[in-house]
Amino acid sequence: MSESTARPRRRRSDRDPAHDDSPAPGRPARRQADGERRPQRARDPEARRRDLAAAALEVISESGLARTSHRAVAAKAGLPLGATTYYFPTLDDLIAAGLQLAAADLQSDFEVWAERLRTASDVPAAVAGLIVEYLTDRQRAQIECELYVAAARDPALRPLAMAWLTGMRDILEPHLGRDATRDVMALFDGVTLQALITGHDVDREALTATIRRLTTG
Amino acid sequence: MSESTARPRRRRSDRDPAHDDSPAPGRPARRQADGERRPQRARDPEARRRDLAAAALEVISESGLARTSHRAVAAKAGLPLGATTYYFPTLDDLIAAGLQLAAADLQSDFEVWAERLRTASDVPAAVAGLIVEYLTDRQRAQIECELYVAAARDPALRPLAMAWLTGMRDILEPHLGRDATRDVMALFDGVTLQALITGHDVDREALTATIRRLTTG
DNA sequence: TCTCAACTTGTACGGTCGTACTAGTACGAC
DNA sequence: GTCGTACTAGTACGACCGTACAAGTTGAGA
Repeated sequence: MSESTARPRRRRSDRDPAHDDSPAPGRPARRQADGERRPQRARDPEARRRDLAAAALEVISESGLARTSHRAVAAKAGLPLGATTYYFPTLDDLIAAGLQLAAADLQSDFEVWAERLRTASDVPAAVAGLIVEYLTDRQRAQIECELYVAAARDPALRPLAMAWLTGMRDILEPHLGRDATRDVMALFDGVTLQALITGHDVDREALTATIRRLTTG
Repeated sequence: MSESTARPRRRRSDRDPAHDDSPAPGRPARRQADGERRPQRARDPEARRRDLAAAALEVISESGLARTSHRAVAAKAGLPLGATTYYFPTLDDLIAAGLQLAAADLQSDFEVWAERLRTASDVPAAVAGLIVEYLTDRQRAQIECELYVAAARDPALRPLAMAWLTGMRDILEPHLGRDATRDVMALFDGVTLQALITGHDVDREALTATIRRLTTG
């Protein structure tokens, strides 16, 4: 991820071999005036990594990609600022971790969807149902859209956005065929976008009818 | 516009009656060390307002809403920073001005589109043609999408986004009817989004066929 | 028990930001 | 002319940012 969305951003210095253990000379970091240092938590690198990624995702969904910062994520996770840069050398890494988490969520959704379609007697109605359900979680839909738009500007985000798209395609194509899948996916994205802007719910029956039109060549 | 996209933002102080002419006490602004003050341009408030809005739009389309700042706009317009805040009290105002300009552009496009559809023998083909043409200017499409997503988060941007949508609807509805218009618009937005992500061009024939399916109930 | 690297925490630097403000200038009203 | 003010230009403040780093702590291995 070279520059995820839109933020002044400096690159980590070049020498950086992973985490640069060498003490290296520099100005001294003064101790707190006389305040107490918070007692140190038990070590648990895996959990911290997970917590930070989860907090990043929360911040992204609440405030948007562009407002996501180390400090916001650290605060959300209840961890010190330094923890974010220790585990995720750059902000882009942190954001990517959050988005990966979202992608994983979606992936598990996809499995449910695939199963639902396999057993559906009326495929267009089933697809419409999935879309309507998907749209009940606006914040998730918002993240997806934001990722899309950001990906259009930042090539580094494109693989992630494409994963979204191809995952969807792989589910629909066996049931709808290539062309209808393309059309239904575009419809899906458009409906999502409009639902986000207008705040209206989608009409399940109308959507079913539309999808049926697209799928019966 | 309360918080257009995603940026830490303070509000202009409350007293502010438009532009606050009272000199008001405060620290002195020191003169330049000994550098020369740039010769002052001729007065032309209208032109400056226009230039700033145009520069804002340029910055938005090049860098995205989130990276748009007073300084970037001022630099793009070749004007001092102070000019931006003189004419647009807050950054949100400046961004809004840029987007209004884009909206005006779109409006004039809409008129052309309406005319094209009035004289079209094959409406679905004509609509597909308009969409394909619209997508040749990726940067414009990008702005539209960015506005959409930002509007989903920021209510203040919603009217502008809605203007986009209703303008489109007013053009299509006389030819397609209410339901097909809804569907074609969703398809339009979805196709736009996907074109931006994938970078692929849309297939005009396929799009025509799809729209035809949506419009022949 | 001691060692030491991995980990935790707090702070610092240099930057950009929005916005407030001072100071200088052009130009219409008189 | 001269005056007043709308406009132009430049700078300052305080905030937040990404990132670098030092110092404290833990716990596994010798």
